[in-house]
Amino acid sequence: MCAQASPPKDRADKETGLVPRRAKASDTAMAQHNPRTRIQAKNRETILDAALEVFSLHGFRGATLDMIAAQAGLSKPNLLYYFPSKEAIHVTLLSQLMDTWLDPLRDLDAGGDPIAELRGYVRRKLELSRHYPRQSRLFANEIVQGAPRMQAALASDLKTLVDEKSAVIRGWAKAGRIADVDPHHLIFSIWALTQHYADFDVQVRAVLGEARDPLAEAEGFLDTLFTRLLAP
Amino acid sequence: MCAQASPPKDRADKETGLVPRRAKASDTAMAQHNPRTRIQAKNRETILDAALEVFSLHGFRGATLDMIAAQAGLSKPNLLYYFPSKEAIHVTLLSQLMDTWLDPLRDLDAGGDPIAELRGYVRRKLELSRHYPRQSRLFANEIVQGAPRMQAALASDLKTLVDEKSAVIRGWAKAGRIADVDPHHLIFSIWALTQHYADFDVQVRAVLGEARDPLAEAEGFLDTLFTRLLAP
DNA sequence: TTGGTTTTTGACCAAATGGTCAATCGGACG
DNA sequence: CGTCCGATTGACCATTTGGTCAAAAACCAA
Repeated sequence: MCAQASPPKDRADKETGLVPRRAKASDTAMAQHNPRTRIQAKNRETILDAALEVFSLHGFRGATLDMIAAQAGLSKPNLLYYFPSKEAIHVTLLSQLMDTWLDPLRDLDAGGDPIAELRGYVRRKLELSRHYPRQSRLFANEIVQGAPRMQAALASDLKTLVDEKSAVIRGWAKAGRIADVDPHHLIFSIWALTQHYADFDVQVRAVLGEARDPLAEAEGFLDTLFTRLLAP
Repeated sequence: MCAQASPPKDRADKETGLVPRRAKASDTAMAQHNPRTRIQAKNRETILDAALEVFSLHGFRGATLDMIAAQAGLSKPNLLYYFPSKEAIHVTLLSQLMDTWLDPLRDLDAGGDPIAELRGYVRRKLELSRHYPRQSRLFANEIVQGAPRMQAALASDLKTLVDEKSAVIRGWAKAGRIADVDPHHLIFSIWALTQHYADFDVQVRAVLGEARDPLAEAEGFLDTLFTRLLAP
């Protein structure tokens, strides 16, 4: 089962690597990542924003080029003038995502106060859920469906960073500066709890009802949770 | 924007209610929920299992009737003999889901020991993630994309149950038997943390590496987390 | 066996969809 | 003003896909 996922049958050149692509000299004018003209920069951004809206709402298969074109206020052929395919747009979004999304974890400072550092990480991560819910949902869509276009990035870049920061956290625990919890699962719990408020927004709002502000309440709740969990 | 989401334009009869449908006398033989013959029961179950596999892996739009048919070992027209449409299969799965998924919460006993009850709830919820990851992902897919076919159920059935159990938890907190945390967000945190191990399985495994057993480790970690959070 | 009912399927259809292309438009520069 | 190159698009195409239907096959009771 799980046979043909995508129509293009024999293109071995599709960029799925999620690694910063080296600009091939053979690239046509627009496919560059560093747009030449001002209008290119503007339209590429317009398209990516529209695509983010549509992909995050409908998933990769659920999104159509027509939807994205309409959202962007451009014609469908014009989209394909700026990006070689639907998949290329998706991949571009995903690679941008990883960077933004992991920045807060990169900021975790081994030299800082452990509890403060981790509470700060939670707060910054929740900030991302508040301000960039579409990115969070795009990512969630991708992962829930088995990360067909991100697996490599997960197992390399992400794992490397997480392992590195886990070592820091383990050091803090060993030194008795925070409670002795598994660092990896601590990080998972931060991801799960913060992203839940973006990804499951409709459920959270449905359950809480109209009058409440989920994200504002979450900040206090999560601060309490991690403070208690991490107290030595 | 966000124009046409689904092709069928003018069918006002599509069942989206997620409520146990009353058997209309006008139903043709197979559309019943209580299958007549043994072969009907078997094939309906085969189809639903295949559909669960495919929907959970690709989302509603990403799944095709051909994939489901292949997975089920039946022909596509034969699928549509047992279910009136792709959407009907999906809705059937979603409504089955809600029941299974909420059972552990229903079991939360106001008369039991608060800490034990909540730890038990966490454990049972994690068990579901372990044994029914496909259902969890099906649900996640639906919610992440705005719950187009479940919103009603969320705002009625789910909210009612959660509000009821929140009152129980609030009572425990008021009585000083557990720490004073917001009951709704406590429940959200249990959902987020347990379902994370099913929905984001590929990410968790990519980060942890081959040798570790995420679910087994999660049990201990979550038990610690909630024990510390809830200690009065 | 026979006759009726339930199941199964090959062939087909209309709509949707990703993508192409030749032709046109537009503006910047000489 | 004219030219040239980047930007835009209407028309079009092949494939996929949800769904239909009439006919065949399998089943079953009498």
